[in-house]
Amino acid sequence: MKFKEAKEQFLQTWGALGSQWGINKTMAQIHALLMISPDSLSMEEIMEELQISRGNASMNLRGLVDWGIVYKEFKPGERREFFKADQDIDSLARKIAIERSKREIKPTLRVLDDVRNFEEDSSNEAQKFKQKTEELFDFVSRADTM
Amino acid sequence: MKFKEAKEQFLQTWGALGSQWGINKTMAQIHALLMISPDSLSMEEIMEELQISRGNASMNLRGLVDWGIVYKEFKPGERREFFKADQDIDSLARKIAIERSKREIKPTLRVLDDVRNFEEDSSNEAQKFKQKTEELFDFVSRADTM
DNA sequence: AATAAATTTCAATAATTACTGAAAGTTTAA
DNA sequence: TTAAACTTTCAGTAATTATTGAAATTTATT
Repeated sequence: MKFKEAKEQFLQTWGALGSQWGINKTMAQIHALLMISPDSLSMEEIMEELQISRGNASMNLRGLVDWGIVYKEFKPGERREFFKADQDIDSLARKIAIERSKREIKPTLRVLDDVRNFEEDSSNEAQKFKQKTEELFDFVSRADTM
Repeated sequence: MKFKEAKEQFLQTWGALGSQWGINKTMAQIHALLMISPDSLSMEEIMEELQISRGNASMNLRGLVDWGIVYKEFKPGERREFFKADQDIDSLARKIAIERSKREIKPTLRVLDDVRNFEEDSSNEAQKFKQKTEELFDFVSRADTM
């Protein structure tokens, strides 16, 4: 396999994996592209490489910067912005975990905590509900702190 | 909060969480419903409770059975099938992890292993690509065995 | 302050994904 | 073997999510 081909397949696969994990394809691909690029890239270069529109590139780059896993870089004498990805994969994973926790797990925990304290009700169904939501709360808490 | 209300919100929230993790909303809701039900439920009951069509119920139940986290149950003297969810949350988590590994991580690893062995090429870009895909391969492998 | 370069926004549209409902298929029982 | 009870399938449709592209905005330069 030639380099260009390998790179193509890598970007493709990484994008698909992203979709399955709730990250949109383009965002995953941009991130992948930045990871394997020796130099930071301009928006123009990213658009060109992934064949996407300016608006798409702009929005997804913003998303990545919000996640804190891609940085803007300013080059002296250059007007436009360049982007580079966090290079350390472990730190990347840590950031993603923390951010997902903040955005998804924490709110879910709040709801679980909320619903498990519903007005007592002696029905079998309500008992079971209480038990399960409590188990889930504990499980999700544990998983979250990991 | 009343029980009915709490239950409603729980099903809603769990469904939303599912979407963010690549599981479709209905599938997550059916699973949640079965988890908190003291008795196994018929398709009819599930349709009624979640207000979904027969086809939708059928397909998503099949999905859950394929994932190995919901079982069909046959009751003596009953013609229709009943469904019940795996009750142990830790075992549930384990099964999901194993299944996702099989379906998503393993294929990705195969691709990563594939692309990192592209025909050597001395360019800076190719060198970096090789390095990163190797790091990723190692990282994903480690994450997978966890 | 006018122009140029780059970026962002967002309404319109495209692409993807999920859902419905009715027809076809299966199973059980009489 | 017929029929009733139930389940599955799948074409059509609806809902959601992603993408485009051009106008508006911002930022830098002369």
